[in-house]
Amino acid sequence: MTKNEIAEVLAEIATLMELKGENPFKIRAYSGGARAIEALENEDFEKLVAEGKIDTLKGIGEALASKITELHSTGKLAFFETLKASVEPGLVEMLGIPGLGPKKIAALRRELGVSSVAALEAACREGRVAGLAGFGEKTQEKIIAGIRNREAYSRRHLWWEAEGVATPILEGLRSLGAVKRAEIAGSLRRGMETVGDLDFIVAAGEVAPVVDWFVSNPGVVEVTAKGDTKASVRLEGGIQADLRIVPPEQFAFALHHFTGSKDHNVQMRQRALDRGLSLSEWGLVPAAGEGTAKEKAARSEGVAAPDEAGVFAALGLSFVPPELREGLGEIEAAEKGELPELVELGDLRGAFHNHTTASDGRNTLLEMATAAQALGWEYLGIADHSKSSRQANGLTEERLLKQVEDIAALNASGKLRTRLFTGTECDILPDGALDFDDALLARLDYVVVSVHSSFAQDEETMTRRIIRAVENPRATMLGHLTGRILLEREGYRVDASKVIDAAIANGVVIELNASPYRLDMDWRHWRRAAERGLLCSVNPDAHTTTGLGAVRAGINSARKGWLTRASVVNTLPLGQMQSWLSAKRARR
DNA sequence: GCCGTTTTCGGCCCGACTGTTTTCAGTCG
Repeated sequence: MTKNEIAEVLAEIATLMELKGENPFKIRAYSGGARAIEALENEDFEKLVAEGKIDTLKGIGEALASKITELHSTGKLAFFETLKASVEPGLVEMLGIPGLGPKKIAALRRELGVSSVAALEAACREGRVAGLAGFGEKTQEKIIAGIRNREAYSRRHLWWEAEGVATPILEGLRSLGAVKRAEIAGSLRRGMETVGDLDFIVAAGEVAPVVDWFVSNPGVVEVTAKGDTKASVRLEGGIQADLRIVPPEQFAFALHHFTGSKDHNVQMRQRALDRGLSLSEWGLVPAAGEGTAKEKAARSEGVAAPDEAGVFAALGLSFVPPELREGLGEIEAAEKGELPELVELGDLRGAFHNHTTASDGRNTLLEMATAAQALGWEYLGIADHSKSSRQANGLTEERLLKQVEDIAALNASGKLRTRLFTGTECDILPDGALDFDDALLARLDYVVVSVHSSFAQDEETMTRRIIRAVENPRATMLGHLTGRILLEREGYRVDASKVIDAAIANGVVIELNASPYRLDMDWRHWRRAAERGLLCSVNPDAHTTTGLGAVRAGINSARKGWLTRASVVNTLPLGQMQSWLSAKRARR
């Protein structure tokens, strides 16, 4: 069994144990173990297991180590099979209904014999749920609504779309007289590729007018909570938005807390406790003494922090950018002052992998070039599809040669300050050969190689296929490593770590496809890959002029992958970029 | 089940909101 499959089993064990009412800390140990191995690179995991050292990993002890080893070598785990057989699958499904947790589900099973979502819905409609101890009319109604809305509401949302919804709300909040500061927190602020809900943090003197504005916003379809410090609403499209209001002196703590991630917060709190302090959204206060953190903060017993940098500083840390707050070593790095200087949007000098009307783009060569110039880019690479991608109107040899001439003419015309590079997004054929011959590819400034067909190949075949393309001397960079479409389709099966090795060995760049629907190669691979010498190109895969702006999403992922300017080739100024491309061409 | 420059036992992050209660359990993030 692979690393990720094993992690899924551990996570499922945690869920099943939750439903059985096991010790919560034991449950946490399993889900923590799942996260611990998920965060490992494949080959590191394999190495640790092979050497019998998986228990040296923080969060993995004797018991988990033996279970992981058993799963890895046999693909089975008796403990898991027994556990799974003892819990009805319908109960697991019921966990997805808002307001239902393990205790309530256990009561429903025990008192009403309900063991599926369908049976639960029927019991609600017959009014049997409202009569149970600890349940009531409202709970019953909430369960019915939850079942009805499960599909639409459980869905995550693309970062890009969530940000589009959040920005006007944030601006609206900031325009209110009572609001002193307002920020968006949560996974959106961390730049995650998908976002579950929106978290707004507001510092305000007066609460009521802010809450009232928030819940009566035009996009609100349902108010799910409304209290003295928070409100929750459902917006059109199913996205949930939470508003938290805090006094100005607690703003930095609340912003940090609700930015997360959960893992990051747990580690920060532990670090605070090690120093005799307690960290929460209310402040950083002495762990000992009378009263709650809120009361201590109100008595000004805690540390004052005007901004998040102050929160980190109080714990002996340099400021950790939100994108890095995933509990993946950022706190240790911040302690040693070894956080990377992350690449920024403004560092980009241009981009490769862009389409025009020649293949499946919506804008012409000149329109794309003009748009790049408006962005202040020094260069723009054109990479239309190759002939095998008929569905995308891929270019034949003749049409590509014509485009090369057009680009040369446009560069020579003096109309543009932005330099155009000639390229192609050349299909990697099912056997790993490229879609154009050597002589043609040699005439281009660069070549992006991508998979667009035979997605169903098994992992070994696909990996061999992509590596063969990467080893082709004509390849400059590899397009979208897995071909995934976020929230729609899984990527094709490929061993990322082997492809990364091949790319490094052959001096081939891997793109970070910045399309908000792709963000591929995934940020989780980048840190280690870059440390080993892999270069990245943040490419918008633009099919329209506005599509060039997708690099903003790509930069989020690059930052989450700990990338610095030095690892991203398209931060090079034009002159150096030209030299770099020429040197690559000379070698191929 | 994990973990340990006070520890191999006794802890394990913290608080708000809702709905059901009449002081709090369960859920959520």
